[in-house]
Amino acid sequence: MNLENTQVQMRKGILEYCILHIISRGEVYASDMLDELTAARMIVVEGTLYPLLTRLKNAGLVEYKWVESKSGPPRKYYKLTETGTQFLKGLTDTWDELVNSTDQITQKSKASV
Amino acid sequence: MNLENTQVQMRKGILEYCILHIISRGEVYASDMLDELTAARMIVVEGTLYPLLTRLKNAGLVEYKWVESKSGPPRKYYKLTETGTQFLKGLTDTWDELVNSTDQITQKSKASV
DNA sequence: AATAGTACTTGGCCATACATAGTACTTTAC
DNA sequence: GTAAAGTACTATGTATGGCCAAGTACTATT
Repeated sequence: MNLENTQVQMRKGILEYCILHIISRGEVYASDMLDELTAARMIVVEGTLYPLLTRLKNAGLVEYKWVESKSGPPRKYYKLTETGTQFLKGLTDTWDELVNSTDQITQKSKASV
Repeated sequence: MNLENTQVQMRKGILEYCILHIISRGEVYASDMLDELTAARMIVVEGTLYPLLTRLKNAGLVEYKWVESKSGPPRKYYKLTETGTQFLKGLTDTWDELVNSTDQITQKSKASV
């Protein structure tokens, strides 16, 4: 059990939430998402993003269309489905509650210093 | 892939952070922790907490002493080790960064509405 | 035709949250 | 003194997602 490991565990589920949010703002393909995530200092590697997108697709939360590129192979442009939009709402609630609970627990500690 | 499942994933690693925080505030045993977590609306079951405490112990982040109880079997009272204190600091940074990054990503969406 | 760059795919590994069942000790009731 | 109930801790097995690493496929350049 090391710090790096726990950091990885902390990301679970949160990445999915962030990706759905990014897709909810308009049609994007994988490299766009990576750029946005990187800009927010949330580093994600391809081996994480692509399987995640496949899962979201298989779950019916997102759909994509192929768009040809001028510089390279065609790209998958993603957008949310209606199911995905509902799912994102549920996740938003969950995330907010989780942050609230964590704040409540950790601020007690700070207050006692 | 359903909402409940993703909610479970989101908790991963965060629970560890919360538990370490609770222990950092003074010596407690498992039921104390469950009470505090429940009060913060973070529901945890025994089957999650006890193995987690065992992992923390094996990793040298916490230590415990047996204390006899007036009503039931003896209890393990936990406290942080020096390693655990350092680890908690690292986790705190990680958590803060994760929340910041997530806020940055999700607020963009809200701002565009 | 060969090389480089971009985009997406796949298989395997690992750690955690959880469900479930079980062990061990103490007190109370008869 | 034995049975029952309550408290505290232990052990086993399952499922999932993040990540590594290697691979496929298409386009543009040389």
